[in-house]
Amino acid sequence: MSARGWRITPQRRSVLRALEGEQVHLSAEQVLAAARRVVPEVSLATVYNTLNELTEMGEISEVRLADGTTRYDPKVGPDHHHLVCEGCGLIVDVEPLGVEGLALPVAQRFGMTVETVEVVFRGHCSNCAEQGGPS
Amino acid sequence: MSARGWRITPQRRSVLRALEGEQVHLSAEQVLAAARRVVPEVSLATVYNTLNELTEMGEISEVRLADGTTRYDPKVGPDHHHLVCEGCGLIVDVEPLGVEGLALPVAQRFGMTVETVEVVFRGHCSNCAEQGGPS
DNA sequence: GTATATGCAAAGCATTTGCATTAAA
DNA sequence: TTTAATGCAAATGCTTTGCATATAC
Repeated sequence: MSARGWRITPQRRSVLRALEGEQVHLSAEQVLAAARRVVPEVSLATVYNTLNELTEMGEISEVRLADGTTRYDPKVGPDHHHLVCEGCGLIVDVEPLGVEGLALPVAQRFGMTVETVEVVFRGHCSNCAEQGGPS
Repeated sequence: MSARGWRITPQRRSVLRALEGEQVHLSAEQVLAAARRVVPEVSLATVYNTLNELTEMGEISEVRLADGTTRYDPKVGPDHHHLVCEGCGLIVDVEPLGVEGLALPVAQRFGMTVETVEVVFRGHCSNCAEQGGPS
């Protein structure tokens, strides 16, 4: 990350800090809010730019929600898994059991290579479960 | 689907036909193109409206891609799984082995309910694997 | 000192919506 | 005939970009 040519600026540091150690994954707006608590003059454009750069550098990963928005995940390993609230879009990292047992038979691969596996559990958080219920 | 109050129009029929039996999942533009082969005057707005209605009716489901666009899947069961090409966004339905063995320990649920499980395999189709390679 | 990052505002896209018109039932 | 669906074009919301200024190295 501290590769030659990548300047470390207060803005970028604040974006990095906003993600660091987050179990819950943030939206760009949430990252902006968190970053501004430390560096008030950060702009949304810089947040997006930085987030994209970090993604390309492999430091974080993007998760698209059903509503078309994006969450940013301070990920590490290549295969990691999520629990998503259908109500509010909350995302948390989880480690399910039985992932090693997953396999995709060659006959099901349509000539494609398979590089990663991801498991997504969907449900509702305690907040969203109470209200709406099964809409 | 032929529920009272839902009018069957040529436009809607053409959208339905565009999805039917597709192993590969289409984008809204692709659905529009396919629908227009049958009913040339279909509009993009109607395609989107119909696609959303079908989704609400549970006839199809939406899949969001990493580039923020959506694909429409003439799905059936609640838990179904995908193989996605990172290069071109191609999506196909698959039936992996070992899905029944997946479990999310209560300690990992953060108080959330778990309603569905989805497995996503990512890789590259033969087309995208040749060129670019590991970019 | 120089190349790169920033912030702003404008531009881009995919998707949605308002409304007058058309058509299914 | 009546109510709902259509198409158009304008609006929306998230994300990206162009450019002049500021700044890390």
